[in-house]
Amino acid sequence: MTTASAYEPSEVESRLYADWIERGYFRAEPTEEREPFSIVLPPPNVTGALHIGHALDHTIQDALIRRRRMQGYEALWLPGTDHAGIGTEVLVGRRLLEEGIDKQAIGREAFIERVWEWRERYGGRIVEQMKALGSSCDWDRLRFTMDEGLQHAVRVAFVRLYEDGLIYRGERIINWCPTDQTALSDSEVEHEEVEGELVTFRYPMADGDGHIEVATTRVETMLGDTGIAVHPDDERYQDLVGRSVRHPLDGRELPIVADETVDPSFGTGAVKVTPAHDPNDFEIAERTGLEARNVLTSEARLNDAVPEAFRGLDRYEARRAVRDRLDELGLIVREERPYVHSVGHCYRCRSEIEPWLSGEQWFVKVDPLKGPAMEAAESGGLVFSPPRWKDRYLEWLEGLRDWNISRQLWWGHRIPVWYCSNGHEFASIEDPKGCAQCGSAEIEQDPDVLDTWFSSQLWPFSTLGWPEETEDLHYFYPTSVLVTGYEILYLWVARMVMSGLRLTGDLPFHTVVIHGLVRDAQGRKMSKSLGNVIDPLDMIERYGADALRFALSRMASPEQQNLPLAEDQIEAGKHFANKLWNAARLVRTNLEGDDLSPPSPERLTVTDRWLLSRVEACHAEVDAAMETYRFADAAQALYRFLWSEYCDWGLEMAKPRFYEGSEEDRRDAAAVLAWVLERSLRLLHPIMPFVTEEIRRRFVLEGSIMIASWPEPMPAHRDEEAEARVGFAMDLVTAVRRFRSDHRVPPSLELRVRVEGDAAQRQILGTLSEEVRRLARVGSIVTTGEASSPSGSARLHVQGAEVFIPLEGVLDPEAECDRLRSRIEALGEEAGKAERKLANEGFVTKAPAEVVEEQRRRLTRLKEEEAALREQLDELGCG
RNA sequence: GGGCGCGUAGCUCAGUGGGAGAGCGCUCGCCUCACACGCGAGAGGUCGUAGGUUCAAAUCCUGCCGCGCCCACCA
Repeated sequence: MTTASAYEPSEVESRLYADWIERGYFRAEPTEEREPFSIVLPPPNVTGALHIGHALDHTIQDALIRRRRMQGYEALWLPGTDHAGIGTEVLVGRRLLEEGIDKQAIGREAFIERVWEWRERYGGRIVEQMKALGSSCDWDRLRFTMDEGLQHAVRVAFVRLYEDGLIYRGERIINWCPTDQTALSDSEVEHEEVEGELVTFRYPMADGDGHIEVATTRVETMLGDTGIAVHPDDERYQDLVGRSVRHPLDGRELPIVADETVDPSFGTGAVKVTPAHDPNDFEIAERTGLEARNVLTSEARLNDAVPEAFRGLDRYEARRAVRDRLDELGLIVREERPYVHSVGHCYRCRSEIEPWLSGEQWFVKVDPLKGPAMEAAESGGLVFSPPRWKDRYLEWLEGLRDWNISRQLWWGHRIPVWYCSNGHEFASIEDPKGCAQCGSAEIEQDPDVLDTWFSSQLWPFSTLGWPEETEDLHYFYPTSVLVTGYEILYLWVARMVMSGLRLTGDLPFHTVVIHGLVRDAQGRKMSKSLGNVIDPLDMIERYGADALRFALSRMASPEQQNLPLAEDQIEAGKHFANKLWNAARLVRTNLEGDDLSPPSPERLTVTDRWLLSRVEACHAEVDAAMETYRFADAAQALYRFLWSEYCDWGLEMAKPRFYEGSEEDRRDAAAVLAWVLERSLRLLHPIMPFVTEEIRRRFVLEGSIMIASWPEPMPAHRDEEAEARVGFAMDLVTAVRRFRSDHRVPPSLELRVRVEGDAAQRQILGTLSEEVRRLARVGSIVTTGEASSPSGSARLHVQGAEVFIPLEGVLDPEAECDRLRSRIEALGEEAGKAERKLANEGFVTKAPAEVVEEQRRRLTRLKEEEAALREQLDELGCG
């Protein structure tokens, strides 16, 4: 069998993926025969494109799914996409505008139709990209948050919560995005430090007797002030409470009220109260009876409630204008600029959020929901990896306030509430024909749609058929693991727990695996403006999906919040795949037939037993790492074993048997190597599915590696004796290589080596003489138990054995003397450290006996070696 | 303002009380019959800083400096 020496992933990957699909290996169905293991994919935006964050997220999920599938679970990875309300609506709106179409002009229905068209065109793209990565999703179950079944689930969930009194309508201050023209929940607002200003100005008393000073970062909102608040115990203002000030720009009288929440130590201790534009002020107003005066339009421009001079100004223009007017009136006391403070921004478009009184909004009452969700984590029913996220989750739930779920958008699940002409309000799962209370046919549905996260929170069960009691739901729910980045822990994960517990009575998943965010090599966020975006598809094209998956896995350690990815790491993944490919070619050409069973125990050589023992050690590491989601450790263990042990030593030590041994030796050697390689491939398959499959098929094995079983541990293969014996030979080889490299001895010049060692050492060198000669490039190797000091030789120490290399014809003895002298110096330093330790009375009396003993042995060893080298220095005549 | 995490080799990180590690990068030598997407060898660190606990500290404790993140209605 001849094959190219370089592995070319592109052809292999598409061919194998198509084959897997055709064979139906990704499909999962409820069955009595196997235990379920299920993961729902966090649905990416339907119109989005796969980015590197998805690639990490999906690699982790696929690795978990593939391993469980091999372990005999009925493994379901359920894929889907999200309609992403605001994001999609804004995107499509912008595209239409480019075509000269105004969203408002074409109206709601036509617009929604356009969005569906958009989805038809681009909705499949991200799915195709996921396939390129090798994701083993059950594509027959692909769902969309706006498909029919999920629309139904959303309505059932809404109506149930509504009827239980957990959803209500109220006029409260909400987070308004003036750009996207919609309300947002608290979680969709991101606070950022901004350089603003703090302006302190005077409100004159209404009766003309004195004034009161207040400070604000948003001086334009003073047009909406309806009062001044001070702390009730603040002595400075005792006699002012109950009196009023005069608004300098519109002449209104504003009462001075007392409220506990005012901090007397901040600023002047007096606060201007703007109930319509500040959540805190809104609450003060509710307690003290101040009116709310809305002065902003939905675009955040001043409205008609303000004096004519200011009408129509946007908030930033208004800030200047109001400030200048106050200045003209001589009312400004002090200005601090820049004044750094925190301002909320829209998580979609980054605009500054306007706390705004926008009329009636829908809310979910969270108090009855958060208790059980907290309890689940506290009792250990819901587990986080890494565990520290549990505290973050609990803290967040603790402080959670009612969730605003109405959005002033068109694209999304429309709120299933109707109002009739007689003033009745009712919720309904099906579209009603008339009012549920009076039968009136004049009904109108609430115009708003639901927050996207309202449907996402149902995802783990709505995708399995809920509210129907389906077989899928019964079998696969609760799901096993949820994998996601920390950025949506609150936005999504916590809400799934709350709604899952409330609506299904069960946790939506048992374990939450939180991974970090992929950054560039410098640890910066990847962004188009920085030009540091690594496009996964580009990487897959250039290096292969396996290479990308390997690079991502190798940095996916649970504790890491930032995962810096550089392109050369992906390149390293490609090299790894190529290395495996070539190792397999070597083994394959020496393998007789397709028999992968290793030779009977009595035919195993010591190197065979060494290799069997090493793969077992690697296996244990991989299992331990995968069970605890330490993918980096699993990938690292496999990389190290396969490259640094299997290839560098295992294959190299097999070469004498391949090229110089008997036919039987050759076959035996290849059989063990093939057996170990095949076993390793199965361990690596969850991380690098394609190359492992392709190589395994080259061994002409029946069936796909995808459905091969996960290796069972074989503790009997652990063999400390073989590891120790081969370890000595390896150390000897390394010592000779180092000698050669230190002295620039050309590879073509063969060395002669004489080893004085104990019986076991002589024995293993006898057994592995061909291997050692080949690896160390040594012409002859003599072993003896007798101590001697051959003249004109270099002297190396390997595990207590003395190794002599005659220098004649190899190099000038003076060069070797230099090497000896520097080595002696290093030994002396180390010995000195050990001596000082042992001379320390505290150490000898207080440290554990074995630690002291270890130190003594070490010192003896160092002294012996040093003495031997000094002897050698004399012997070479340069002492 | 509150909380969390991190400062170890040029870079990214592992190591959590007793001899400083890995990968990549770098240097040197090799086209050695699987692989130059390779083989072999090597250099490089006062483990952020100042104290403390201990016979012993990269490792435990405290302060400080620097970086990152999360939460928060202080005008």
